[in-house]
Amino acid sequence: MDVNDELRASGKRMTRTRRAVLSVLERSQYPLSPTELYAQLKKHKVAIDLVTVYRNLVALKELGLVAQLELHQEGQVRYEMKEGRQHHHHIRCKGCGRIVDLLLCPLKKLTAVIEKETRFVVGDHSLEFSGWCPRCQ
Amino acid sequence: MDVNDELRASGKRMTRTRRAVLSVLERSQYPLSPTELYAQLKKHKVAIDLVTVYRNLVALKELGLVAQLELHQEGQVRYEMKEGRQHHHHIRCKGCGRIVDLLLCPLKKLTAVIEKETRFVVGDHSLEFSGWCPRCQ
DNA sequence: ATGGTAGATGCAATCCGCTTGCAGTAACGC
DNA sequence: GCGTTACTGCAAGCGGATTGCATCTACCAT
Repeated sequence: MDVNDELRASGKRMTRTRRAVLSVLERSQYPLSPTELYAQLKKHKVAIDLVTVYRNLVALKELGLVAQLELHQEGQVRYEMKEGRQHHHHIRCKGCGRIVDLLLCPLKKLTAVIEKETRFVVGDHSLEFSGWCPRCQ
Repeated sequence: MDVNDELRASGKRMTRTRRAVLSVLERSQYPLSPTELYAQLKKHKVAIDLVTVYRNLVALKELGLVAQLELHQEGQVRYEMKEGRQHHHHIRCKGCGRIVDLLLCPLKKLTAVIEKETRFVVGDHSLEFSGWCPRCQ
């Protein structure tokens, strides 16, 4: 089942703008904010409204095709492709804002401990580091 | 060195409103957003402007007396007293929004691994769980 | 291939958390 | 008490995100 089918299966459509949004996200090396995504689209001469970017991101998130993340102290959300990517976290440079993937997650075993301690049913977690990248040290 | 002295030591003053803000934060069982804090103050008949709440929180954060946190999907920040409290994280109920402390942190050893992998100098981290509390399950 | 319909889009307006400018107020060291 | 200067309140502003609505278009049924 490709992206097109996944869209249709939930009553959504593959549109010109949606294809463009997906394409930019797929090419990006790091998670993009809606505004950054919008700027990329403009650069590629895609005629699109910022509102449409927002609405497409919501739709793609609902579909589970993209992940939304909120990095500490940024005051904006970011999106990245989720398809075929393993669970991971991020580190963000306090100097230049650069965001790098961390292909590790130490939290799998912790869930049971937390569920026992709090009686919550644990769903998601969000983990993010910040620091200084090589260039900004 | 009490709070009053700490304020003075950095050229700040202990004012009527600042005392009230601290008092509400100290009494709270969970981290408060500026708006919630403002509502609490109103309830206690404290005459204060929301802007002053914001500014006091910034000042107290600069002083290291309170900690600012940004929980996933909330779109607002929260503050809690930092004085005398150990490093901890939070879990938030997706149903009712209740926030509970987690007195654990599995990340101390991870820092070295990340620094080696990314060549970043790791500073802070932010870790937060979400799930369903006993009442909302 | 084409027509109908419901999802998608663009534009403008709006919301909401938060910040800033400024004139008046009050904390606190002297 | 007095004076300095941090603090406060009010109004305005900012930026990210959302909503209302008329129009457009993807795409299924025919």
